[in-house]
Amino acid sequence: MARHKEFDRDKALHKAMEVFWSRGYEAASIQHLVRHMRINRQSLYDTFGDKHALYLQALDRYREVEGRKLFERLERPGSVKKSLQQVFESVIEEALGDRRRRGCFMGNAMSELAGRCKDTADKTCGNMAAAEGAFYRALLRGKKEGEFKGIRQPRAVARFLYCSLQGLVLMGKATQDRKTLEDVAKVTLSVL
Amino acid sequence: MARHKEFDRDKALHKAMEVFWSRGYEAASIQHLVRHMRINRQSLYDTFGDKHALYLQALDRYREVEGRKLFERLERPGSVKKSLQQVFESVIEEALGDRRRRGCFMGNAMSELAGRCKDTADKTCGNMAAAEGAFYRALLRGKKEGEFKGIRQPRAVARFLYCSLQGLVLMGKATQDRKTLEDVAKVTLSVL
DNA sequence: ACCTTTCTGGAATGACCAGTCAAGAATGAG
DNA sequence: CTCATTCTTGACTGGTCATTCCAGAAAGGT
Repeated sequence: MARHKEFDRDKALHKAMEVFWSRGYEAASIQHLVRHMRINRQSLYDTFGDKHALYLQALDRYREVEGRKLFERLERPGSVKKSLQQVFESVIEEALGDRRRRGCFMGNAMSELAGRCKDTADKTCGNMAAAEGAFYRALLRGKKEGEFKGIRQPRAVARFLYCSLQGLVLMGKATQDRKTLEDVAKVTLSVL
Repeated sequence: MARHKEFDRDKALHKAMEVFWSRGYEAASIQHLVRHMRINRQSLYDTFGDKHALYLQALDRYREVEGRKLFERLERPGSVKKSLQQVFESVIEEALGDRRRRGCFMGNAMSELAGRCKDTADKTCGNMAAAEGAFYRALLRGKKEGEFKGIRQPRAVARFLYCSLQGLVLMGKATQDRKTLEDVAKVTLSVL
């Protein structure tokens, strides 16, 4: 055996995620990445492979981190409707508060790469299914607990919620008008 | 006076729009553009300015072409609900049919650039307002003609429809599952 | 014919791109 | 200590990037 790694692989990957998240794939250069990851260029290639491989790993990382947040919010005991409201509210606050307006890394990846990169399409699609699943389970719980008595097609509604959430994030990149975003959230949640 | 332009400025701009639409801003090089526009590199710079200026003009072009289509669909006499269904249906068909999966140029621009380019944010925001306006007028007409008696906040619903449409287009980049997209459209239109 | 303007093509700019290589410094097991 | 392994560093590939410059060809009005 010999010398071991001096940097924290996970932290470096997290930094890479931040770069890809805010700049996208094409506009993020290896220079940007090594500077922000605080590791050597060679270490980057040795540890993560090439730029594209690093991007895919960053997507995985994002899914772990942000996916967990969504799951926790939706699985928290109490009113499901209130949880959903919080999810949409927090997206609005993020959109209005983040000066860089990074949006959702998964949404960005879908928009920029999913159309011409199978790996990205698969990853974003998988993430979509996971989020949809979280919404679905929340809706079922809400139904069981008597919150959504009239809900007929929870699977379709879960898909709809994911769609609306992504649309909302996207709109938040262009407008900073709180009323516009809140209108969207209000009507979206009115289907419940 | 002297020699006049040999190429059609509008057609060249249209070609540029196609390139930016399918490749995005960063991934579209001047090489790609001149090849597809079938004009000389120098003519491109003389006529449209630099790459960024050309991109903004391409966005305007897109808004004219695709905006008109949306307006016509929504202003067509007859059931407004049916028109809205057609709008969402055509988005689904586009998503499933287009091998390049270009999505919506405005949505792509929001995702890629609006967060870090004021001009792009303004243009996409303006387009958003225009589409919202078209939905709004359609909803008012539907109300007047007795289709949506219960509709309370047409402005909010119009914004919501735009959001859901963009979300749907985005999802179409990642998944090719018709059922998923149709579920979204169905629930979206159920608010009417 | 002339002159002005525009188109065309190629070459050049300097900067940045992703990715590689080699050499030295650091480390740890034996 | 010895020595194999892995880290770090900086220079270096070959290519592409957006943009500019130049020179000559083409065209149209006078």
